[in-house]
Amino acid sequence: MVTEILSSALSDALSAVGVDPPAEIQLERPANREHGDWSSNVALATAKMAGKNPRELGTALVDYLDANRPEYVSGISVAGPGFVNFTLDDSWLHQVLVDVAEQGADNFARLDTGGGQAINVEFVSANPNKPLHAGHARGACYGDSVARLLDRVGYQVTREFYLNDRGVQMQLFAESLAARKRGEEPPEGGYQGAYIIDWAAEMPDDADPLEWGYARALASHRETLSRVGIEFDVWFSERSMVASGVIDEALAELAEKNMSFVEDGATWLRSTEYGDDKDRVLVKSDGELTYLAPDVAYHRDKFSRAPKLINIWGADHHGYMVRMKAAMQALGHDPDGLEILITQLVDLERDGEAIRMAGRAGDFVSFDEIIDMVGPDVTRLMYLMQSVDTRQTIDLAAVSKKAADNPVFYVQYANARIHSTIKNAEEKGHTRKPLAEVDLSVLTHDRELDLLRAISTLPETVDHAARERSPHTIAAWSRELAAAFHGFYHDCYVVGDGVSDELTQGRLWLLEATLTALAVCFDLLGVSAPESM
RNA sequence: GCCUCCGUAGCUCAGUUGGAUAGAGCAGGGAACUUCUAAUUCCAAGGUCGCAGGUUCGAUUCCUGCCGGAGGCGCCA
Repeated sequence: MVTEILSSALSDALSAVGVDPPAEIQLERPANREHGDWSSNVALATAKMAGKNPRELGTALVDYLDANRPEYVSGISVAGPGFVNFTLDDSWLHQVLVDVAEQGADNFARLDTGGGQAINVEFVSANPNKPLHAGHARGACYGDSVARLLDRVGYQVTREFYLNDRGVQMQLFAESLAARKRGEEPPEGGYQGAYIIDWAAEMPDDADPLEWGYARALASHRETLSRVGIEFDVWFSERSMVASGVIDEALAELAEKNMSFVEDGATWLRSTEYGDDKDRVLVKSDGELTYLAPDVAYHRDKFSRAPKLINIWGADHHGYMVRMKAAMQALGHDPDGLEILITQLVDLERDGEAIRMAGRAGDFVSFDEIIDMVGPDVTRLMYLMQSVDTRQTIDLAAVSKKAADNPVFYVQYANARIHSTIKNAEEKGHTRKPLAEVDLSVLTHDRELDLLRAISTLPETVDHAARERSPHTIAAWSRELAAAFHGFYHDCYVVGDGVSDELTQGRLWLLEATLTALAVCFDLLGVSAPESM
């Protein structure tokens, strides 16, 4: 990697001018291309400690590096307050193409920052008594892409869905189903949604409404998620913890560690010990568990299976972060081992008009309806285009239009164009030769170099996206790559008048590398790579 | 009152451990198809990065305080 060559050269240069090199030398890509291909701020960062003027230190480094040119470097200069700027020969980009071609989609931009550590990503975890709705969709698409990113950077990822399959809400669900089956209205506080009527009609007469309904809801969840390419490794049942006794174990452990106490007939978690503003009830005075007790037992169980847990919660649950972390600390776990990621709400609109998500009970837009409307790829991409830290507004009418103002098609269109170009080349007798027989130095057009430059940034982009848990970075990057490709496509014919065989070969390999980079993005985002549109 | 997130171009949003002249898409203005998909490309225009301090060689980025918006604060789940 060229960055390794440059940082090692800078390190040598620092030593040569009598400055201790820092442990890590920062290299960045200047925003302005006139500042070169790579830039380092080491002179600014170390000058103070070394008691030198940053600009003079930078100049000394440049003098040394000029006399000891690192590979690929064609120019070195000091700029501004003391930046050291490197200009590279185009051959470094040709080498990028070779690397990408050799690594392929499986290995290009695959990192090992995770080092094989097990990580558990729990998301969606919707109650198994209603179909998934639009509000679950953001967390579902986000969680799955975060899992894909973590997998790509070397973690051993488990995708997990927690099932709240016991308690009052399941009882009410069963009673609502049974009532609809008899042609009656659901009971007070029951489920009013139209789906209850549909499901009741499907339910056999002799079925146990709770068990049948539970299975029905679970099947619905699996099917919906599967439509957008989301599969879970573990479906963890809350009920199973009652049967196995782990809830009692967790409660006993808290009591033993004096992290719980009994007052007013209820059992309380001492969450204030770890920053909560009040203690929280685990067992109510009537002996029933609150939601918290099974949740604590559940996270305790997850920690026994993986050292690192990620939970993806909707914004309406952020208030529970503190108490859950408190409970894990009370049990002796590292609070940083549990990472809770919050997704902000999504507003749906149609032609600028708001679609109410929480009107009367059961009145909602289902996840399935969205997939029906815009298809699985657009569904995933529209949720992943934007940071989950911001409240998102999605206009279903605008997003379902297959028109120029829909950014979702832009990237897939690049993929389709590449395939059609390759097909056209083959029809005209140009098949790609082995890379070793192709002279990549013919790739000198600005569009070609820009495209390669874009491709070269994918590994660092994946690294950043994985660290920040931000798949939207990948979505944004894929758009930039597509833009670089469309520019190339516009100005550079792969086959045609005035294009030599050598140039056709080089460009065919450039297309291949672009496809590889796109494939990595599509995989991380969980969308398909269409060969024609 | 406390907690979380947000405030960047007319609109929707990016902005990588703090870095040089803050970027894209859309909308609006002007161009480009005898050859691989015009779902494209190119040019111009568009900014008090909510406000005020602080830290720093350097702040959209970090810290504090305000202002504005959204959501959450149960012996409900």
